[in-house]
Amino acid sequence: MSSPDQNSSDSNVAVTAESPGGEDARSRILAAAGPVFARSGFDRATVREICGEANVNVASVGYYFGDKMGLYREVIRQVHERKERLFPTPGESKTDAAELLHSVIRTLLSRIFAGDSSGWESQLMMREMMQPTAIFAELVQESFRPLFVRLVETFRRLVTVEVSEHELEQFAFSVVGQCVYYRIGSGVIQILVPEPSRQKHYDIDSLSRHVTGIMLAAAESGRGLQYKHALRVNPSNLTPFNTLPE
Amino acid sequence: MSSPDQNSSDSNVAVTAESPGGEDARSRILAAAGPVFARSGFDRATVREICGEANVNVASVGYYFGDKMGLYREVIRQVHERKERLFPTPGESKTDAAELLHSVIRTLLSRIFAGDSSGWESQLMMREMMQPTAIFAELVQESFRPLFVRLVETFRRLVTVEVSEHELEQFAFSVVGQCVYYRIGSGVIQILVPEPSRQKHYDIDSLSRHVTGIMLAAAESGRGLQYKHALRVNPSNLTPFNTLPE
DNA sequence: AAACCATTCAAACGCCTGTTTAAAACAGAT
DNA sequence: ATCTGTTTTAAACAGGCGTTTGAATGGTTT
Repeated sequence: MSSPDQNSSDSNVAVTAESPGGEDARSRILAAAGPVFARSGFDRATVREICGEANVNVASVGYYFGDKMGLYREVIRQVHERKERLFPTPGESKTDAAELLHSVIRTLLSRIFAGDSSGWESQLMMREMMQPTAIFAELVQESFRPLFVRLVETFRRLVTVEVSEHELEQFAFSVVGQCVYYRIGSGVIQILVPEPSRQKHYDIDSLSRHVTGIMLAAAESGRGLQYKHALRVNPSNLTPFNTLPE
Repeated sequence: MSSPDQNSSDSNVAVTAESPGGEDARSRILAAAGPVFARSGFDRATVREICGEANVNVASVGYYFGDKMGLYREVIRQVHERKERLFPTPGESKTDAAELLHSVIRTLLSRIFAGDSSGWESQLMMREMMQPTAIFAELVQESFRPLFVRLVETFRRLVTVEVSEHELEQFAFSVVGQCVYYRIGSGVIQILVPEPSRQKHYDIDSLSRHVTGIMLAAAESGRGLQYKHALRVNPSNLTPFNTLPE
């Protein structure tokens, strides 16, 4: 018995009709694993539940992916691939910078919210963000950075007064933060704003226009960095977060 | 043997000097549990690790808190209490609405970043946000709502043109989102912006001025909601998030 | 038919978990 | 010293976990 253990799109394996659920065992495991990992997190998820949902024996995950972590890596890889294909990072071809900004924000929100109605795909990404596993750094470089630099470039074109690089980056983070929060904080929002209003005003279209409007106003006014005021600051608490908790 | 099981600030128990670490066993467990829960999450955290760090027997958590979840509830309760005491929600006494906004944002960022240098307290809150346990709803009502309504009220005073209620709420979420992201996404930021710049520009003071500036510009310009443009929208993806993943 | 190989399967292994138990240690009052 | 109630302890319990094993299956090739 030899384990394939690596992904191979086309091999010599005959694709015969499988018992229940169609597809081969490997694909069924992969499909079942995503939602489970997203719902329960890597630790709380059990290979028994995944295999049960995929109608395969528990030993199959060891056979096809080496171990539980191998399966997890493959799930993350596949999600990133699908997101990039469905919502590619907008090129800088657009002449109107404002329109480009809107397009980027819309792409970001789409990546965050689109997919299976349960939203397991971005739920998974958010988890990676908060509790980085070994593949986190790689994920950031390949998935987050391109959209981030596109945001920075867009703000460079938008801003009227002269600003330094770190200010442009903070503008970009302000965009990302707002968008991400509508997923992360969806539980909070559900409690804080009642149903009818939430149903009406919290779709991708409304939100992207809202965020775009805010950032355009900030960029054009040259504010966002110049707010200084006579303020009684809370002493201490000037510590930057140069160290990650873990 | 009767278990106390509930918190009682002053009881008949004599406070004698304890073996190692000072304080009584209950306090030592509580102190050790916070960082462990924050670092590992409720599930991954083990009572054996907590008790080991607190130098108490594993049975003690059952004795003092009923079970692991009882200990967790008490930890959360204590964190919320401490935050509210150290950084109380600003009253609306301030005459200048802009200054009030800055004050609220500063409070929010302080609550998020202050505390133990490891930042375990807000790490715990972020976890609760993403993976709500039974005490989540209670936490939102008592801890998040007051600051949220203060934000909405502030924007109501700030905004120049007439806006509807849901737009004010979205302004508030934009603030919260930006602030929260600097904690949630700190791992991403560490990778995307190199050390010297991060050390200089990502402290509470800089960030609060940055966020305040953006939101002031947006509120005063009346933008944030009026950005409409000839745009090729990505069809579909108009689904609001009326259902939480779990 | 026989040999080969990839795949599936039920069962077991070893480990770690939260929780419970009953006895021991302790402190203070009688 | 004795009793009383609280706290601490080591050990065990029952269950779930990821992973491994070795045999059974089934199709393909020799």
